[in-house]
Formats: sequence, structure tokens, C-alpha cells
Amino acid sequence: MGRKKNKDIIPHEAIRRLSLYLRALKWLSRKKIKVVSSDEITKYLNTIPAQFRKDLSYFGGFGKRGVGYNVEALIREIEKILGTNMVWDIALIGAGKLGTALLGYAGFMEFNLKIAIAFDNDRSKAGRVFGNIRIEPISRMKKEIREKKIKIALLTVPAQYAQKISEDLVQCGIKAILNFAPVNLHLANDIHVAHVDMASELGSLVYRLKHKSSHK
Amino acid sequence: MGRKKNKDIIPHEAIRRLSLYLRALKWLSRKKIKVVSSDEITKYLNTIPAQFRKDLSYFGGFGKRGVGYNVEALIREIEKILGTNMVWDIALIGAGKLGTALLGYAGFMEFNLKIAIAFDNDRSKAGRVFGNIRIEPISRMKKEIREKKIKIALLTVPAQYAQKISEDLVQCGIKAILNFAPVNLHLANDIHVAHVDMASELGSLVYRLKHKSSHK
DNA sequence: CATTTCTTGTGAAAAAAGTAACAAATGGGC
DNA sequence: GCCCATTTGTTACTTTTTTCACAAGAAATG
Ligand SMILES: NC(=O)c1ccc[n+]([C@@H]2O[C@H](COP(=O)([O-])OP(=O)(O)OC[C@H]3O[C@@H](n4cnc5c(N)ncnc54)[C@H](O)[C@@H]3O)[C@@H](O)[C@H]2O)c1
Ligand SMILES: NC(=O)c1ccc[n+]([C@@H]2O[C@H](COP(=O)([O-])OP(=O)(O)OC[C@H]3O[C@@H](n4cnc5c(N)ncnc54)[C@H](O)[C@@H]3O)[C@@H](O)[C@H]2O)c1
Repeated sequence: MGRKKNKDIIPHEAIRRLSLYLRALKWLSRKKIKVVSSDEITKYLNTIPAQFRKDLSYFGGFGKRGVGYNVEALIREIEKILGTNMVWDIALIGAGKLGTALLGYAGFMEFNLKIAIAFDNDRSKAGRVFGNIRIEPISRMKKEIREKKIKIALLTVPAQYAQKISEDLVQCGIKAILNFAPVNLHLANDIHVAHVDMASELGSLVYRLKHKSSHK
Repeated sequence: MGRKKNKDIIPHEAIRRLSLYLRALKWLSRKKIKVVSSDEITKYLNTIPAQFRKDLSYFGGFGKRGVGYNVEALIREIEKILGTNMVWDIALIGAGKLGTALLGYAGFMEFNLKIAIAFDNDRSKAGRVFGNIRIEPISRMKKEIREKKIKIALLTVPAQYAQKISEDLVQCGIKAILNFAPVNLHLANDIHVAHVDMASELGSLVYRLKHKSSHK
């Protein structure tokens, strides 16, 4: 029951939604709820029951007909699918305003992601501590990331340095980058890049606002 | 030349891409480039020429065949489409680690968006200044937002307060919210909500990393 | 154990988004 | 003014994603 099936290609958006399902499930778990139906859980999510079920069905059958989904079991299954059933160490580059805010953010642990090390090229910042992380001088970046075998980086440096630093990161073994700088990174295409772009997000909001179409 | 046409429905993603086009065009403008073809500009973007042209074609014909697009003129056109051809005042609620980082962020002005006022319920924060903005006590929020006719808010309060505060915001006239708290807001559906969710973004990155599929 | 009530998992249909291809402009050279 | 090299705008096509609808499985009831 519940073997992985690869006959269908998995929608990119379905993966992103898995994270949201996981968060909702953990919330239900904290509320001591043992079982949930696709109908109930999607009340808290921005989607419909059919999509929840379909998304899960790409990976197997995790529910019980007539009953619903076991919350704890589904949490474990989704963590296994996402790969967040183990702790991943992350590096942060650029301990400025945004970078230090992220260093103090507990929310990454929700997905078993832990900022393990942070770098900045401002010598006066080296040695300072934010949220248990001591800032290291940028000169040690390549060595440390390579040694610690870190694969994921948060990039919070000014836009003009982002491309160069991301190339350095790739050189020392980084495979995935969450980029906060407002530039497109051009990297080998086995490097996974996601872009958090608040300003352009606001841009679309203004459009929707102006055109008064109802949201979603 | 270039009349708006509404016969087609406009893909949601096309709007988001407009913001990216705008940013690229402004960069070209700073480099004193006067004219650009869809081929050239998409070298800097994560897309192909056909999509650039198609996206623009939803709103009109802004280029010149055999030549390309006038950079300055296209900037003005896109700003007009997005509605960022005028300054929009924004309110920020929750001047904590992330909120104060945003207060010091210059990147919103790229889209003519200006954080005009900020609120926090921690009395000890009221009066402190970040990036030219003085933090106001939360008790003045409704009055000030209503008086200043602010329509857009950045929500950076802890997750458990986000729903309640967003309802207050709607009450005093806010129409669009950029939500940073890891919860889904349930609001009337003429209220536009966008969600910046770094943790879940990282979740999908881990999946892609584990499954080694080439990015994009 | 037959019946009823739920709720999943999944093909099939529908909708949406993205890509390709090309006719129609444009401008420059000669 | 005519040809040639460009590059747009748009229609037609392809792929991807979402939604629907329902058969099949599971428990509860009497
Ligand atoms: N502040 C925000 O809220 C915000 C919001 C969205 C996006 N961003 C983006 O995030 C990035 C950082 O923004 P910020 O506001 O934190 O800026 P910041 O200037 O406060 O921080 C940048 C940090 O990067 C460091 N740095 C500069 N060059 C470096 C290098 N070569 N190697 C290592 N470290 C280097 C600086 O010393 C500084 O500490 C920018 O690209 C910005 O556009 C910021
Ligand atoms: N820090 C980050 O980098 C980060 C990253 C992603 C998401 N977030 C999310 O952003 C939100 C804020 O995170 P943070 O790290 O800045 O937390 P924080 O605790 O540093 O800041 C929260 C601020 O909100 C204020 N606040 C609390 N209740 C309030 C209320 N009812 N009205 C007005 N203000 C109120 C607090 O006084 C505090 O200043 C959280 O929901 C968090 O999950 C933060």
C-alpha cells in the first residue's frame, strides 16, 4: 500500500504545496488531532480537497477511505518525500539587516533546516553573534562550507555581489541557493535556485489592487 | 498604436513577470541602453523571447518590428500597467527582527512603494526610528491607516496574531497584504493577499536537491 | 452480513500556461 | 525605391496543471 509511482510527472507547484500541507499537519498535531480528511485540512489551506489528494497521490496512497489521513503518519511521509526527515545544515552569506533577521528566525527548524554558519566580508562583523550563530569572515567561506559539506545557502548580500558569490558557493559544493538579492543568478543548471523577491511580489499586489479582481 | 486588448485572460504569472521585466529594464536604463530586443533582455531573465513578447501583448504592442523596445518608453508603459507610476504608501505592522530589516530596505522604491508608517505593540519600541520611519504604538494603527488612506500593508507579526491583525487592517481600509507570517490568512476575497514563505521555499529546494532534477 | 455513510485515489475532462512558427512591419544599404 | 536582415505581435499548437466525478475501500449500525 502506497508505493511510489513515477508514471506521472510531478507538478512543480505540488512540491511547494507539500510544504504547506506539512505545516498544516504539524499544527493539527500540536492540537492533538489524530486524523484529518482532505475536506477538513483544506479549510486551513488555500486549496480544494481534490488537489490535496491528487498531490499526495503522486507519491502514494497515504489515507484510508471512509476515514481520512493519520496526521502523525502523514507528517512522516511528507517529510520523507521532501527530504526534511533529517536535519540539513545551511550557510548564510551576508549578515546585514536581512541576514541577521534570518539568523534569528526559528521557523526554518519547522522543516529541519538549521543555519549552521554565517559569513560576512565586513571585518567588524566577524565574531558577532546572532541567534547562536557567530559571523565568520568571508575568507573562510570556501574552506568551511567544503569541510562541513553544506549543500544549501541563503544569499543575503547586496545585488551587485550576488552573482560572484553564488559562483564561489557552487565551487565549494553548494547545490541549492535561496536568493534574496534582486538579481537573476546565472549558474549551471544542476544548481537549484529559488528567489525570494518581496519587491516584485508587492508589484503584482499593486496590479491586483488597481484592477480589483477578487483574490484567488 | 498599442491599444489594450482584453479578449484573452491574463495569466497570473505574467503579472509577476512584468515586475521582473521592469527591474531588468531599469537596469538597462541605468546602463544608458536605449533600445532592447526581446532576445537581448531575456538573456538577463529566466525566460524566453516568446514569453516576453506574449506577456506584453496582453496589454498592447509596445515594440517596433525590426528594432525592439524603447527602454524608457517600455518602463513607463509597464509602470502604468502595474500601477506603480505613482508612489504608494505602505504600512508595516510588527517592527521585530524582520520588520526592522524591511524598514531599512531601499528596494521597494524600485516599484514606487514607500513604507510610510510602522506599528508595534511593544511599548518600548514606540518612538524608535529605523530607516527614517518612527515606530508608532499599535493603538494608533486603525486611526492612522484610515486617515492616511493606506491600502497596502506588510505584515510581520508573530504567526498567532496575524489573522486577528489582518482583520483589523481590513476594517480600516487595507486592500492588499504582503504576509510574512507562516499562516494562511482568511479574509474577504476582495482583499488581495500574497505570502512570502521562506521556510516552505526552502522545503521545495531540499526536495529538488534530493531528487537532483536539473533546475527549471 | 447487508446496508448506509464516508472519504479516498484516480482516470478523464477542462482550463491554463507556455512554446513555436510565421506573416507583417521596420529600417538600412545600395 | 527595392531588397535584405531584423524583430515584433499573434495565431496555432503543445504541455502542464487543475478540477471533476465516481468506483472502490473502510467503518459503523442494526
Ligand atoms: N533588508 C531587507 O529587508 C531586504 C528585503 C528584500 C531583499 N533584500 C536584499 O537582501 C540583500 C541584503 O540586504 P540588506 O538590507 O540586509 O543589506 P545590508 O547592506 O544590510 O547587508 C548586506 C551584508 O552583506 C555584506 N556583504 C557585502 N558584500 C559582501 C561580500 N562580497 N561577501 C560577504 N558579505 C558581503 C555586508 O557587509 C552586509 O553585512 C540585498 O540584496 C537586498 O536587496 C533585503
Ligand atoms: N525573522 C525572520 O527572518 C523571519 C523570516 C520569515 C518569516 N518571519 C515571520 O515574520 C514574523 C515576524 O518575525 P520576527 O522574527 O521579526 O519576530 P519578532 O518577534 O522579532 O518580531 C515580531 C514583532 O511583532 C510585534 N508584535 C507582536 N504582537 C503584535 C501585535 N499584536 N501587534 C503589533 N505588533 C505585534 C512584536 O512586538 C515584535 O516587535 C513572524 O510571523 C515570523 O514567522 C520572520
